[in-house]
Amino acid sequence: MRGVLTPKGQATRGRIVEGAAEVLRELGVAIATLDDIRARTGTSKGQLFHYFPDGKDQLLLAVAQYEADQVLEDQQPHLGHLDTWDAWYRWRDAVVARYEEQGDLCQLGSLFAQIGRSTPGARAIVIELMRKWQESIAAGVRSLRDGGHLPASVDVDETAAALLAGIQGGVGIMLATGESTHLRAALDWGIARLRAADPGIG
Amino acid sequence: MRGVLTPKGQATRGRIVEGAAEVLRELGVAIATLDDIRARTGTSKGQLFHYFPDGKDQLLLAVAQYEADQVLEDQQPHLGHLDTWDAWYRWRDAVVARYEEQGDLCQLGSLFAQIGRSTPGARAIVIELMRKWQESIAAGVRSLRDGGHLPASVDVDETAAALLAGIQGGVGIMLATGESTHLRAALDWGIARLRAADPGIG
DNA sequence: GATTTCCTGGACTTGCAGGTCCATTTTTCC
DNA sequence: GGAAAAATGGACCTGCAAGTCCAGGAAATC
Repeated sequence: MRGVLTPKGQATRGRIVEGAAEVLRELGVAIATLDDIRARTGTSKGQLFHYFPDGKDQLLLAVAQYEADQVLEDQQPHLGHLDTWDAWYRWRDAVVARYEEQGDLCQLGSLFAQIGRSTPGARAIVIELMRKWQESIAAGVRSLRDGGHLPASVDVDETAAALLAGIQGGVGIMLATGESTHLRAALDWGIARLRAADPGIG
Repeated sequence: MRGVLTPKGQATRGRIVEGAAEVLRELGVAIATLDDIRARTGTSKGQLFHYFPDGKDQLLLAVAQYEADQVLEDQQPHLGHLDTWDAWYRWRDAVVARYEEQGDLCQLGSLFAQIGRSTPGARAIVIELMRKWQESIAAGVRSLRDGGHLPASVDVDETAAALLAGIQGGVGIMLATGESTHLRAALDWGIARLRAADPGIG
């Protein structure tokens, strides 16, 4: 871990992170132990601490980063091309599908709750995720506006922030209740209200 | 605990719940121990298990219920009288103020993450909170509609669900980032977009 | 092919948080 | 005022999960 990783080392490290992500999703951060992760990934205590010398927190952080990247990836290519209303609906469907499939398994939320506000690393990961996510949505709003589908007066950043908050809340409520009603409502209502400002529509 | 609590017992039990809520807010559920709670509330291990025989989970559940009640209380009287646009803005201010004051201390979210989906009790508390909250918002939308401030075509439940999701997400993002931008955006944008449908306005 | 670095396995230690127990004190209620 | 029930204090136990350590097996590098 001090020098560079050999290909074999990289593979093992990757296996640990991915396996840990699975275990954490299934058991929850509060319950999952290093031994669960060790068992799932077919590794040993020695390896765990070889690749993550700072222990569990460091591993959780790596998993958090992995999951954060996944969140955005799973929304592509839709999130990157929000330039027509149809594209927005396709994106909406992708988001809903992704989280419905995931079920009530919270990765980032509870992961963050565990690593906590104490560590600056965890916070940085979430902030960065939110920033990228919102920027993509904002880009979508901007292209609608520039394409004449929205008036020039629309506040791009506020709109993107509000939509992102709706998604986050919808997911959160879904994790708690098991129902995706709110996630759907947030997206449908948000897009509908936005579209109501389209000068091209009556 | 088997029979009825004496006044003294009730007081102690209440002290434990409130003190536990404080400790959990300050330290986070993952870190706080029964001993922290014991120290803060000036009680003993014996008392903790006297009033909560099923141990930590039962105590956490009681705290969750306490916090859930608090959430709605702190929004009153505004949440109960959302019949004019001005009333909506006052409510918006109350919500933002409440959560800004609370800072990045998540009670319910991480509390729920700890007790987890395993226990049906925790889930029930959150579901009930969401139900009540949304019903209050829906009542507000309904009175706007009945007062002629919104067209009859407005979907009351979807609107309420979307607004609630926005708040939840805004709070969640605030807990992670420390910024209330998204909470404000969700409320401001939501109310503004709703108001844009007011036939009494241009 | 030798040496050095990396990788792997798993036995072991350790600290601590949840939980138990019971003796003592205080309240209740007749 | 005395017995029964409730409340309290704190010493003690126990299990477990994080973290340590080192010895032996693979890979790279020359």
